Amino acid sequence: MNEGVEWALHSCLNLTWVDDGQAVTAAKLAAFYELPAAYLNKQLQALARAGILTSTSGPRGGFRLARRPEDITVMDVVAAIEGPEEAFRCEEILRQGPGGHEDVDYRTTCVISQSMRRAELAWRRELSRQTIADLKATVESRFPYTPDSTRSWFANLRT
Amino acid sequence: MNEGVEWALHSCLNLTWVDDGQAVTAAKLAAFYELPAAYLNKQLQALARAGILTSTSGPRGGFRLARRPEDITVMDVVAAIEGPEEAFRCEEILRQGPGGHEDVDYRTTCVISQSMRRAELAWRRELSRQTIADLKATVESRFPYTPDSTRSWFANLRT
DNA sequence: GCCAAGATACTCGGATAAGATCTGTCCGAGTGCCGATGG
DNA sequence: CCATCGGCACTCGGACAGATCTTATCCGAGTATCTTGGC
Repeated sequence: MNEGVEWALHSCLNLTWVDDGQAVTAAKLAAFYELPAAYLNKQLQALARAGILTSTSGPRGGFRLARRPEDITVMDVVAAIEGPEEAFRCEEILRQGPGGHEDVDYRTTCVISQSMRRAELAWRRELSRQTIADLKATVESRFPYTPDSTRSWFANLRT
Repeated sequence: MNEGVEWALHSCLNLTWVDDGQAVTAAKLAAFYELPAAYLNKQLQALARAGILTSTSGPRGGFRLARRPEDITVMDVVAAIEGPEEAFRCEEILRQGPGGHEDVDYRTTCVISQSMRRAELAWRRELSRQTIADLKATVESRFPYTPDSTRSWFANLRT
């Protein structure tokens, strides 16, 4: 799984703590965790394409959340970075085997494909259950100072 | 996810249908689905290292199941091919952030890491629930002729 | 003092390399089988 | 006829390339801001 998933999730969470309507540049989001700025920018572009963030060019530009945190699931972010296709992609090798038919959809009939798909659905369901707002609430209950310290860090950025 | 996972699962299933004590060569298992023999061999080696198969060199050699199908879970096969480490590997970028501590294990405290881990556990649990014997039973109930036709295919291999 | 036009600095966005992993291939080491050979 | 020994064909196992994806970097297009000049 892409490293960018972790970066994207943390960046989305950080974006929930900046002042509303305030865009944050990829450079600032990257500096927060000392990440390569240009590469993080690439990941944020993917989030923008997926409709999770909105991007603004020019001075005072940057990224901000496109929807409310309650409406962004962890699955949305993962899918935006990793792509929509499943991790296990059934190549339907049964078709090449003896007795394989050309017109059968082995993605649905093959027992192995079904088993893998069932597991992946459980994974997706678990990721869809949690929203960015849930993560935010959990962090705030455990570390109450985080919102203020994060906001102020992005407000007066050092270096 | 590796293509080899699909190959390995199908091969394990096929091995449940050959006569007991009969070793099957990688070449035969590959020919069944028209797969590249040498590469499938590589995957089967991984299964052997994981203790799922036993391998025998020389004439009349090949691979056979090391344990009963009831004792081989789908997760075992996936882990043997993909490796034991998790798909989402938390790099603990919180440590690089402001307020990050050197001696904190963010793999367990970070909310994002927890969320991803929970989803992955659901995936693993689902894969561990199913054994090769379960797959075998399902196939046999849906396609009763499969065991015989598969066994005979491996017995008198054409081409 | 106010407005407008131009220059400017800033930011995203995509095009472009470097590295790592997956996919595929090849040949050598080891092993059991088969036949020849001698008793 | 039987046992033994040597050659041999077969199979796995790991070493060796090619392809694809991930990671990282750089520069150009567009834009809001600021400056400067004119009225």
